[in-house]
Amino acid sequence: MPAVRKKPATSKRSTGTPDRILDVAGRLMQTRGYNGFSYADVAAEIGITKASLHHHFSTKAVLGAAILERYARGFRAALAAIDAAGLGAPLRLERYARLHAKVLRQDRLCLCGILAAEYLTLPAPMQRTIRAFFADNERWLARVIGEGRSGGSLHPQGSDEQVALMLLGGLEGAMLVAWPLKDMASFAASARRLLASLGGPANRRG
Amino acid sequence: MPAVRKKPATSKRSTGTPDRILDVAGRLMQTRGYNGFSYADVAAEIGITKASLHHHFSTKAVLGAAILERYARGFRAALAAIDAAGLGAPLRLERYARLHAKVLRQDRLCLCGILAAEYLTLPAPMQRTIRAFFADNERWLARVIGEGRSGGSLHPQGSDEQVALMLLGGLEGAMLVAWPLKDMASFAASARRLLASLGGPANRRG
DNA sequence: GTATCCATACCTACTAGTAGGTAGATTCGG
DNA sequence: CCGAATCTACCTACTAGTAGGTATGGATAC
Repeated sequence: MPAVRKKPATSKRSTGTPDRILDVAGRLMQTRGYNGFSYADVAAEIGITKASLHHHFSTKAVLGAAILERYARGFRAALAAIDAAGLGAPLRLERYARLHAKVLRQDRLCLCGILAAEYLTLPAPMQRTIRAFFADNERWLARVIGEGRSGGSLHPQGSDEQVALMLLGGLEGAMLVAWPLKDMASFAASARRLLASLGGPANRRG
Repeated sequence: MPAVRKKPATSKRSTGTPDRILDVAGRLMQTRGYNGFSYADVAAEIGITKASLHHHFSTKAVLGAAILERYARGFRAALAAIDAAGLGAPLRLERYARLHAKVLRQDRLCLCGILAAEYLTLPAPMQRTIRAFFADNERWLARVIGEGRSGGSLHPQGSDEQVALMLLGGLEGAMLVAWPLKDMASFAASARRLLASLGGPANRRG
């Protein structure tokens, strides 16, 4: 049961612990996957014991779900922020691609991408969140593509949904292929090619 | 006398064991990842003990490397077969995409795709093989794209290497996104969109 | 004010189970 | 007989998770 955090001043070392756990374990999940880190890893890095970790997150499944939901929430917020900026469709898609680029630049993979690879081994709640993340992204992309198409700023082939799927998969895959070599340039090039294939105004060559 | 490998003359039940191990463990690696299966899993499914497994593949790293190398070898052979068919660039790329579709239709992920997600946790030899697999695919794709471009059957934007990278990442990512829902149709649609973006003869937009 | 009470956060020390891996005996085909 | 293939029986290290205790910092009762 979540207490109403009203501890502003004194003990700063204890109040921040759940967030520190989410940060550290989240980074490990984005670099090594759910099956690639242990409670012992997290505890050692933070400087508490495994038992204390269990005090804040009763099981690994609970911790994993918390990290994943926080990530998905942050991504949805980023999409809302893009929408709120009042840009045209091509620029919104470019910002979308930049969201992924930012993750890779931090030496991380998209959390939902790396977890999709481990999908069959994950607890059911995490599986559901991953599917919802992809579905949300597809919907958002399809909407932006549709707006660009009807507004004349994009001229893609295929349905909005098909193009959205290609874009989502294309960016996730570009991260995955760039990951072993930490090759930011290859990701950026792929992202640019994908966006250019939508027939936006800045990319009509010849 | 070829001391390298003895021939499967008669007793098929014992000589077949290493291959059965590679088949079973390979399927597990393509569905659950390297960290998602154990020697116990493989032994139980085959019906031998863990100790017998170690007799054939001394360590899990050795087994993993053997599976990965066999997979990469098979993929290279498939690329050679595509080349040997004497097709034009667009049809060769379509066959390439179908290689990936076939894997997904077997309810598996591209081995190198799933392992790329686990990259940081893998033994160094496997890491090297994964990088080589991607590099091989990029080279092959870039060559085919270059041939299509100079032959006039493809009109892609961007350099051959950039387009190759987009295609490779796009297909790997399309598999990854389709994986949780086992959604063959979404993979097929993404693959078609990706190929269409190369400006092949059947896809020239006005 | 101070004594009690309670919740939070942390600890030490443990459990059962599983991971990969090994030693040595046995089985069995050629 | 030889040797590959397999077994039983084990090991050590590590996994997630638990039991039970300690220190601290408010609240509240007297």
